[in-house]
Amino acid sequence: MQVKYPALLQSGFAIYQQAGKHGKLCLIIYNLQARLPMTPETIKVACSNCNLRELCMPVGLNRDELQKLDDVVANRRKVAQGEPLYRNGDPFTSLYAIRTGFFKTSVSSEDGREQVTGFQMAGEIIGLDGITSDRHNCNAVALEDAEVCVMPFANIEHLSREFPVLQRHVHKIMSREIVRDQGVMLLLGNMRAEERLAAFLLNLVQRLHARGFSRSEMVLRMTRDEIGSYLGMKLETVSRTFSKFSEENIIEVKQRWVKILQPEALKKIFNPDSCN
Amino acid sequence: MQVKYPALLQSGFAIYQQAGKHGKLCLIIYNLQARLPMTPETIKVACSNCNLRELCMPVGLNRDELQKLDDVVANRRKVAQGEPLYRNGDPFTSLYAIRTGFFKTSVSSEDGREQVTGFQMAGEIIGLDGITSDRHNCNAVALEDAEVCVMPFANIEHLSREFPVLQRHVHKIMSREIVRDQGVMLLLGNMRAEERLAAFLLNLVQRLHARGFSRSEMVLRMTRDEIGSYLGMKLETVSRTFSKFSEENIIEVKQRWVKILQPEALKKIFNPDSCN
DNA sequence: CAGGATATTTGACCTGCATCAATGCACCTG
DNA sequence: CAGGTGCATTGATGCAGGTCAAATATCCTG
Repeated sequence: MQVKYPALLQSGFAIYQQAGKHGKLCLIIYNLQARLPMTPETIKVACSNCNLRELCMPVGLNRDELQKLDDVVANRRKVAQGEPLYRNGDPFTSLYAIRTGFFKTSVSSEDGREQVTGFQMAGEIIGLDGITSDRHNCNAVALEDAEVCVMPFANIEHLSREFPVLQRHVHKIMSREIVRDQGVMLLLGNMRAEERLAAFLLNLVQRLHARGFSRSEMVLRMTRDEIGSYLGMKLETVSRTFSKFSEENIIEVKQRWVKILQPEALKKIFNPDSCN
Repeated sequence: MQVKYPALLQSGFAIYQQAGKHGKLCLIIYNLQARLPMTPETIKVACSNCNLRELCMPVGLNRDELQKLDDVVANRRKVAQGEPLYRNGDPFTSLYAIRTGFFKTSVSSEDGREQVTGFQMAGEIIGLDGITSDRHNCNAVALEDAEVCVMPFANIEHLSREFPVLQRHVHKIMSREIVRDQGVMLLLGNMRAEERLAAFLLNLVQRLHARGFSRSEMVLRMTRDEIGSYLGMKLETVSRTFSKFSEENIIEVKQRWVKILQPEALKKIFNPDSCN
């Protein structure tokens, strides 16, 4: 068996050349991470060969477990920019793991005021809000063209009865969301505009960095209005606060593009005690 | 078999007189709800004969399931007023079902600002914040003498692998907390002081009413400061807003005692469209 | 590439709530 | 029951951020 395209190895895949039936040569794509050859099925939709796996799935699974885990994902779904993945009131059937793209989730009061409850990126799980009432309790809208893995919740519950490690993982994801939401409550209830925006920028760039992007530069996927809605302030205040940070040489801003020049200064604004 | 104390029936229990061993007469306490006679064990700590069961446990279980469910509760724990049930950073081992009393949960920023994230009463489950990191991520403090059922999370996970209905229930409870938190985010991000307080009072009295208390009167268990921390406003503003509602004859207030005179007016403040 | 729609920035002004301060009320304890 | 302590109320004043408005910048589409 001969390895073709050695340069591909660092991506986690290898392509072997092998004699197939009838003496023909054929290529086998081999997933190094999962230690599995890839069949048409695993190529179609498979966690076992997904490079985001560490972000949305439990770690430390063996081959068999990994292969079974592929069953939680029913299929993939593309969502165009501006389109909802689900809306408040939609029947709940599945959780979604974001493969590519960027989402916002929001709730709104009866009289139409919108509160953005979060921004989600690749590897994050959305849809947890729907479990209580079998209907979604918020809206999830793609801020750029996106693709998600559809994970029917019935599958998740079924498999997590079989795999304690998956069960624990699901619980952790939900608990993490609760803790995150309570952090936002702290932000909204106690912090001033500058502190909120500093926290927001630090959080965003940290999550992007964990996905292999720069730790200082980013292109925001959301409008000033959406940032403001998330942080409980008006879009003008968001813009002014950006400008203020910029004047102080803490960041550089040009519309949606933001570069953090002094991360320490941002941390100090967010938490004055952190630098002692 | 002869029913003694018929007046007791409406409480959900019956006491029968029966001939026991050696010809002696003995009394059997019978739980009508669970359709189980009560053994010394079930009297000690048992969900099957707990009148809060509908609040914290799944409904529609049969006898056997109910009896097994009793195993999730390891023991009970009393918490005196002002004492923490757990603190931020404590190792996470268990969820707690509140039997009696009243709690607040809070997170705080490094520089000491506190955000109350919720108030919890009988039948509600606390501790979910600890699952992500195996350490608690907030503080839970009793606002009055309280008693909780300690449910080791290992027991819960073990049993919910066996009982899909329990598994689903746990998921729903966590999802409900996520949805609740997002509602608070809406409150904090978009509402004005009067709207926040109106929403707070309506929510509180509704939950108390679901537990058999008045739908219009209540005694607040928390200080103005704690209400303010929860609602993202200063205690003076809380007090002023109470006074304003009182002047408008929407409520009657005397310190911690509150009577809602015009629930419709409160609903209208909270949501101006709700009365059309 | 014109022209319109949408997003962002900036300025001027205003208001809801915070802040500071004093007083009042309820409850506890010696 | 006097005096202390913690909590609640109320008043006076200030300011962070909201509101309104106008100018730019960017993007989309025919």
